[in-house]
Amino acid sequence: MAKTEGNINTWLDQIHNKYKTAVSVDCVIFGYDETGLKVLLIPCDMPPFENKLSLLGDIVHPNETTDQAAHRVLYKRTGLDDIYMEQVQVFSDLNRHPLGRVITVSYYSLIKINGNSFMELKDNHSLQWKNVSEINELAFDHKIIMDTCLERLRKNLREHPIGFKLLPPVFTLQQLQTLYEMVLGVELDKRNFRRKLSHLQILKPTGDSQKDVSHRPAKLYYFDQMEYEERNINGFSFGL
Amino acid sequence: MAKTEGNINTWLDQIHNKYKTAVSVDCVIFGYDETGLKVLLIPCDMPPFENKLSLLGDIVHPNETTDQAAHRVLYKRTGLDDIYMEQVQVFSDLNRHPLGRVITVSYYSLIKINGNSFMELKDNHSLQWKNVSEINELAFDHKIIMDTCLERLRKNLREHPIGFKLLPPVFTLQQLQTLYEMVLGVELDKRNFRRKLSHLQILKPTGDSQKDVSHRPAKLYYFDQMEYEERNINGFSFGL
DNA sequence: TTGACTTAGTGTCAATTAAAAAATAATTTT
DNA sequence: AAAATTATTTTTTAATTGACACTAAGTCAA
Repeated sequence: MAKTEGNINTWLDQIHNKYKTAVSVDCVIFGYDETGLKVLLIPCDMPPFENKLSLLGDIVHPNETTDQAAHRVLYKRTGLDDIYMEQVQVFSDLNRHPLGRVITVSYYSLIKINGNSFMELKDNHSLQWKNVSEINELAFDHKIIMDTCLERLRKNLREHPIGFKLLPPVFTLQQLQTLYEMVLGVELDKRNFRRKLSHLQILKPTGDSQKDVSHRPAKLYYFDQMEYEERNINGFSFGL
Repeated sequence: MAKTEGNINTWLDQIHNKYKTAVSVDCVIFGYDETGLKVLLIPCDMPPFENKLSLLGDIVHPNETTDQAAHRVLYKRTGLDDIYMEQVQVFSDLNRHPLGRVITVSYYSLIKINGNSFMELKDNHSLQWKNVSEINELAFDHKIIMDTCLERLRKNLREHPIGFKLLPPVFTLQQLQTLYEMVLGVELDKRNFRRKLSHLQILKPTGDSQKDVSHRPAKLYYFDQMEYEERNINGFSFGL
């Protein structure tokens, strides 16, 4: 890919020698269950953060984009691909990494905790889900990265139909509302929430209902991605 | 800043040698006048882009963050600091740079074309403002970078009071409306535009009016940043 | 099987906000 | 002083949002 004339390679070598910089990705992997929003973390083994947890990340390889690196990290740890992922922000403070200059690109992704068996399948004994509200500190600047990604997630949740990516393929309206309330930290009016959703026309009933609940079962819905894209909706708002 | 134990430096050296990657910043510097939205460009002297224009950018130095690098680039070229700037996105395609692996962090910034004499002050004979609508191709992947930044600018223009940063400190309501119409590519109703703005209460009249116009002079306003922040408005919307 | 319990699901009205549209006032030029 | 140009204000109407309470459906246990 690079021109291989001597003086040009020299220029690039000069850059590399003079501006020694490593580039990494860090993934804020959000999951959700009825107890709240969670992030997938791993114990850090690098001094001085031996007792801290850290986000999942890695150095960006020479033959991949940062997006590919982020997907690689996610796949290696969870066995999941085809996952929603969004680049958020670069963090490049000079002292953010104890070993030297490491510039990191942060991503967040949304995965369904229930219905995925990756916790068993992969070499993941050290991975753990931690409730967002219980995370007070992390290794490196990962707490700041997580908070930044959480803010971005909240903003996107208000404007785009991504909440479904944290739920099973089929869900009840109550589950969806609870997700919004938990992630955004607000209370929503049940009737207004349903009116807004039915007006958007992006949810389709499956025809089935909940089973094995000791009360009136709720109808099940799924998100119709195709119809959403056809109708060319440029985002929406859940109005706080 | 880095721990200086031998084996640790070895690790970092390995990274540097194995994953040789340069990091740069590219700035999409937006300016505005009555003919439309413009971007500040410079001729590219690197093969195979000798006849193309490119964005302003540079390698990130070892002793600065990417934000600082972007501000440095802007200051060096225009003599301006204290400029609104926003990080947008990382571009890391493998073939984006002909000399090898260069990952770039893109920024956009908003400056006032009129009332700044930087074009005279600095070594800027080769810099040129180019109308956004007339830019069909640029060196490297800079066209894609510009388009991405333009989309981000438009989104922010709808949600935050940043339009003023493209206008002189004092301006008429008509000027402001025209700016919105030109940047967003929409027509706005004059009466509704004014009502919306007056309801936001972020513009203050200077008491003065236009001079040297051959018709009724319009009143001049300025944006009251202090009051905006005090009133703690979390963005607004110009509703398309 | 009936009654108590639990969660699902539904509609109206008031208030606010957004949209559309027309007339008047200020200033310069002729 | 009359005409032309542009600035500014107000009213009416439609759409959206927010507040609010009861009935329906199904389970479980007596």
